[in-house]
Amino acid sequence: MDSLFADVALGIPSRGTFQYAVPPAFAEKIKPGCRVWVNVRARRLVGTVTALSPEKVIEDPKPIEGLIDETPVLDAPLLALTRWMAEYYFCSWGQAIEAALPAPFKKGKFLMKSRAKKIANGVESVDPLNHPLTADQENAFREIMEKINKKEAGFFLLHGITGSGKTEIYMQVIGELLKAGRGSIVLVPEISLTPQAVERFHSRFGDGLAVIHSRLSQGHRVEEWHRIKKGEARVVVGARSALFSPVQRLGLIVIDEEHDTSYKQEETPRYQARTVAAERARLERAVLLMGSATPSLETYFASLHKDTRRLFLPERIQKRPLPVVQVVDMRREPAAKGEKIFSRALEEAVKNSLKKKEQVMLFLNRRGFSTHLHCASCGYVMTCPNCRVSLAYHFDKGALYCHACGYRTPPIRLCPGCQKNYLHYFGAGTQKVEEEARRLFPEARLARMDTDSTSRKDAHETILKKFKKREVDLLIGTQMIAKGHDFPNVSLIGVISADTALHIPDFRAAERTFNLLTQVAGRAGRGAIPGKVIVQTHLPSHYAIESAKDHDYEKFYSKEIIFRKELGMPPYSHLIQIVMSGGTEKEVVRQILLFAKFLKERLEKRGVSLMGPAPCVASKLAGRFRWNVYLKGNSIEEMVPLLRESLGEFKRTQVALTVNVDPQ
DNA sequence: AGCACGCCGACT
DNA sequence: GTCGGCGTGCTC
Repeated sequence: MDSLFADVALGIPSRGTFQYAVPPAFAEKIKPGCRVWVNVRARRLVGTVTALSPEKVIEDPKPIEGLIDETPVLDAPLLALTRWMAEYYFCSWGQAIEAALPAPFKKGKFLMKSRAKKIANGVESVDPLNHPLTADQENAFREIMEKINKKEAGFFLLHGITGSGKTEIYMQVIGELLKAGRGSIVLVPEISLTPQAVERFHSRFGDGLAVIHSRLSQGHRVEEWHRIKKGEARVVVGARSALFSPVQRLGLIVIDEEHDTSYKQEETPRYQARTVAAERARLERAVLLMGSATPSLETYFASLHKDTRRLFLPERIQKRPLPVVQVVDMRREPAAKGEKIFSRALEEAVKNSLKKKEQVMLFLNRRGFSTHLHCASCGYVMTCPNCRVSLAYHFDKGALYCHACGYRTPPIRLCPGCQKNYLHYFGAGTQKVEEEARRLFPEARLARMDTDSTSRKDAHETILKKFKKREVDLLIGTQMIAKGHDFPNVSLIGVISADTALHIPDFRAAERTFNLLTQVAGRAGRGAIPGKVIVQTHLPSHYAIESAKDHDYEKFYSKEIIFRKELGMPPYSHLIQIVMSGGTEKEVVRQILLFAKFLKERLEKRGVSLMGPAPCVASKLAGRFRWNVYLKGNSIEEMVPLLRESLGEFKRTQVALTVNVDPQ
């Protein structure tokens, strides 16, 4: 009998596949995409067959110990997609595969039996009601369908403010695809995957819908996976990882709120669902439809200069008015002993709402790394002369650092902007805001929600339910209270300080601030009561704040893109962040300096520039010191092979190294 | 990742 | 003497 060998991808960081011998007993059934048991050193691991060949490439391959699946768990496009991910995101193929399958699959559970496929052709929308579209919706719908009917890959940005009817377009396109026996995937940010949101899809698609959310047990996850694989469910709604659902005859991938940061996975493989979805769409000739009121700079840029088509929904359904945003200049508030938390305008407005028995939400950013120096008189903040990023003060070193390029400077005391005040730290935590609110509004029933105080998800749900039932008048929290829920009795939303978001030490700080304010404003005026938003800031004329106030995305984009261009930052470039961490800072610094020098010599002549080294934003985490260096280049595909080569030659000891492609 | 191998300090 | 500490390297 002819011998057969299998390339097997393993979920270990080591690159490349491993060749094993296929025992004759498995030769008939084994296929690429099937999982197998193999021995690796002294352990037994689950691997995935990526290819079969009659040729032996190593001396003495070990045999495959067991065949787990008789039918592949990954079809050809998903195998190709995970291989692409491994290349792009600098991980092993096996790690990419593990990210694409439900967790129990990597423990060798759940045998895929080859059962007679039930072709579920008759799956159609269960909701026979007519959902008329506005003229703008109709145009967008028609353009998307045109692309879908051509059966080629297509990329769309559906740009429309909250309440402009994006979801209805998604659903009608999905409905059309169902009629043709084709499937769809809808990605939403985890936090927006609320029962109401799911119900909207369920009432439309019934049992043809699979929902994948984080609260789902592993068993249910696998069950949903099988329903999708068998074609019983052709519409999938879920968070980031639902992107890898084994939908057959995939026609559409929707990424709702495409600018949302939760689409980037922060563990290996550190993929961005938007980027991977585009690749899947290419591989399966599907349409990628990204929806947002505040598109990421990358996506909007692509719609202006690349292959993404922008479809615009300029107005709200039923012409509901946009909430009025009032910006309060905190520099004009009378001086307080400590930090001034409530401006006179906000205090007044809260009292007014409470008097009318209407509800109030107060937002504040987590204090986090708010270690910038700030002037309370004129709003001046110390920023990096090279990167425009806020400098962060490191207490232990007595110096300010730029986390991007490593620029270091001693702190200045007297404000260079107004010469009359002193620079100090700013950033009130939720607790302090709560205390002050209790003092100012003693009658109000008040609840606070933040990650520290309410770590359990149930606690969050309970608070939100109480708020919805109007058992709470005033809700204080971070942006986690902003998404997904409708609170029709809320008449006032206060943003305690837009500045904390504006001064996070990150080049996307302005973009984050604009998104946050726009999203928060979108919460107001959802019911019959006209909504009002009050934003407190020391920099009222900053373009991120002005544009959010005017609900003007184009204005924001046109300003922000100039800075990105000047500094050569995304979308004009791609970044790769390299983090080194270790138990002693001296050693980490010594080695990252060596590595940066090594990289510089080899990469700069090949069009890749370096930023740093610099301490990471989280410069000490779990007892380990962390420093990072950034590579900046035209494309990831060009940079990755160069980095791989350099990493292979650079010998490091006592420090761990991680690579983050397209960091967020 | 995780496990074996290897090369330096305090123990019966 | 050698038990075991972690640091380094490799896995078909």
